Amino acid sequence: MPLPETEIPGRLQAELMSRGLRMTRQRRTILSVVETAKQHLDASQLLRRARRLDPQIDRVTVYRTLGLLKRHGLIDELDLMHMQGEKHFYERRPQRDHIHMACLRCGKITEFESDLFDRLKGQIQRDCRFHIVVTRLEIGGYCAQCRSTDQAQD
Amino acid sequence: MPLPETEIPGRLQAELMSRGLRMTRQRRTILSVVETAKQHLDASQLLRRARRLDPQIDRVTVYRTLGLLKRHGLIDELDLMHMQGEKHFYERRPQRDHIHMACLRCGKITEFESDLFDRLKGQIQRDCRFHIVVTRLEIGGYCAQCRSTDQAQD
DNA sequence: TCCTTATTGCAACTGACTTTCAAATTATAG
DNA sequence: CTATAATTTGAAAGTCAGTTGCAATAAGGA
Repeated sequence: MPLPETEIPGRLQAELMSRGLRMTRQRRTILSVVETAKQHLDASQLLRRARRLDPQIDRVTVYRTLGLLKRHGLIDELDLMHMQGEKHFYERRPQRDHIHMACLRCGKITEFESDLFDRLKGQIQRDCRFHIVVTRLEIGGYCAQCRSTDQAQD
Repeated sequence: MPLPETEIPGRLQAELMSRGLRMTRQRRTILSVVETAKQHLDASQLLRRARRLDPQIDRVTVYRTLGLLKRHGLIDELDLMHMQGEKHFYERRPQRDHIHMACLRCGKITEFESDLFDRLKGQIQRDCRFHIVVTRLEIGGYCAQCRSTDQAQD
């Protein structure tokens, strides 16, 4: 009879376990934060949320877990045009790549999928004989809302 | 009768002067390094080269000049997939945007222009009503050469 | 040339991330 | 249910890239 689990194992956890990695209490906590995040979080935000679930977690463990997920291609690292310092943001790798648009005025991040983007990647793989592992398309500019409420923009 | 100039004023210098910025010896030196660079240079490489022309230049001045050029849209800042730490690389803004491909094995950076990329940007401006100021498309993967000489790749 | 303002250089600082290493924990073998 | 071997963790110190404060200096117009 199965014991009640403190955490419902998510896809990230299942992925890591299937690759033979040890599942510690800290890892489970950090993975659950990454899984349930509704926006792009940076390392310190992830740490704060993980600590709400397990106050003992250290930030090195967060960095190490993020590195692990990155190496296994399970999360993507974003710069979001470095609008708030040099920190990085993370999101679970989606099935289909998308573009991140960052509004230089209000800071809003918009995601956009496009067939043209998929075709562009195909062209690169073919024409350059380049095997794509990870892509990052970030665009800085002014969103529709800021364009209509502000005159002074580039 | 014009005095002999130590530096032939380049396009970056002309641009900054036309915008009413003061042209100092240090700026002229840094601009000339940026203008004549044949590869993507980071701040410390730029400093080293600038110091060969003027040993007194401080690294803060390099950072401030890069910030100035960035704000004026005269150079683009690249991450090149953060393959060598978190530093940034710089290049003069080209007339036509291009893609940077970074080989995760040999580190080679390849540039690629594409009509599909131009069309993708047009689509974003139209469909998202987003006014594009700067784009950064970086791709990590394996170049043609590394694909044929190495079996162990992602 | 003088004068105002922008720019520089130094030193100290910051923030994000990494390394080191002993102690704790995990998965596995018995 | 141990014992064991290997992985993972946390705490502290360190690194690296870039920034800030401020007094001294230099640019460019009057």
